[in-house]
Amino acid sequence: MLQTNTNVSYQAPGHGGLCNVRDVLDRIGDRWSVLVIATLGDGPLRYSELRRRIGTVSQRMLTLTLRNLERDGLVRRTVTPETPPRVDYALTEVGSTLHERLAPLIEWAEENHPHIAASRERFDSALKRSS
Amino acid sequence: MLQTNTNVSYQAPGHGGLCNVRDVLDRIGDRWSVLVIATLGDGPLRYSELRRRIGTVSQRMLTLTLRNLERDGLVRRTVTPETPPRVDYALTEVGSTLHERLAPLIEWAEENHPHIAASRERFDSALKRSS
DNA sequence: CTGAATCCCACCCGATACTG
DNA sequence: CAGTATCGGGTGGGATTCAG
Repeated sequence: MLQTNTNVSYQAPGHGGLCNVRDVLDRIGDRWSVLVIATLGDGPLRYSELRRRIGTVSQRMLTLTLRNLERDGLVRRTVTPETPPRVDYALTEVGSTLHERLAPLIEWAEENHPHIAASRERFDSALKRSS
Repeated sequence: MLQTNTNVSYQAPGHGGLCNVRDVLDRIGDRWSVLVIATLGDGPLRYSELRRRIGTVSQRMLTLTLRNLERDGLVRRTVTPETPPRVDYALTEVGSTLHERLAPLIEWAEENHPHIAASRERFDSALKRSS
């Protein structure tokens, strides 16, 4: 087992590691944060372009997600006073380190999606037979 | 930029990569899946021990989370007919590859929690001043 | 010990309309 | 273009109860 020492602090009863992990995971565990960070991984983007790339996100949720990421110091918001207004978003240094950890996960998701879909089908049809 | 090629398929309009990524992230993006996978990373555990380690999870949610992970082929459920009954949970091979991608993320969460908490405080008190 | 079933509410998030 | 404000449905998930 290679991973034995990755989560030493989990057993700490009631305090420490696990709660903090939950704090952070709750933030990026919502519907859009991971996709925003992944999309900004290619470089800064303005609001409209970011929205276009993600495609299915609503105006409200994109704004909300960006605010929270900015609040946590993961994304930097830069306003350029023009008409029409221009706002660019970029990962901070800390945000970039998160993106580095996220990239393998996203890659994994793409690679293993077929396997997971197949497994779901097997499971569901096995359930059907036993009902 | 090192990560330029990690999300090549994102721009694919309406089909392909991004949707699949969302499929998978929706599964592990819930409140408990990541913590369950991380906890099982140390090795197989029976239901009660798993629950004790996570600590704050309700019976219902732990069972539900495990069912979904089993459905997706990430966790294997082994029943040993005894009295009282004994059920062990372990990562599958695929589940282990996910855990490998997850471990750096969790480590990141632990390391950066202080920074994030501080950033939140700064942001909130800056808001207060401007209100 | 492991788990299924039911109740129920907070909140997430989408749709829509309005503003500088 | 880049937001903010408001409303409302859907649902995630906790508490509780029952069962094998």
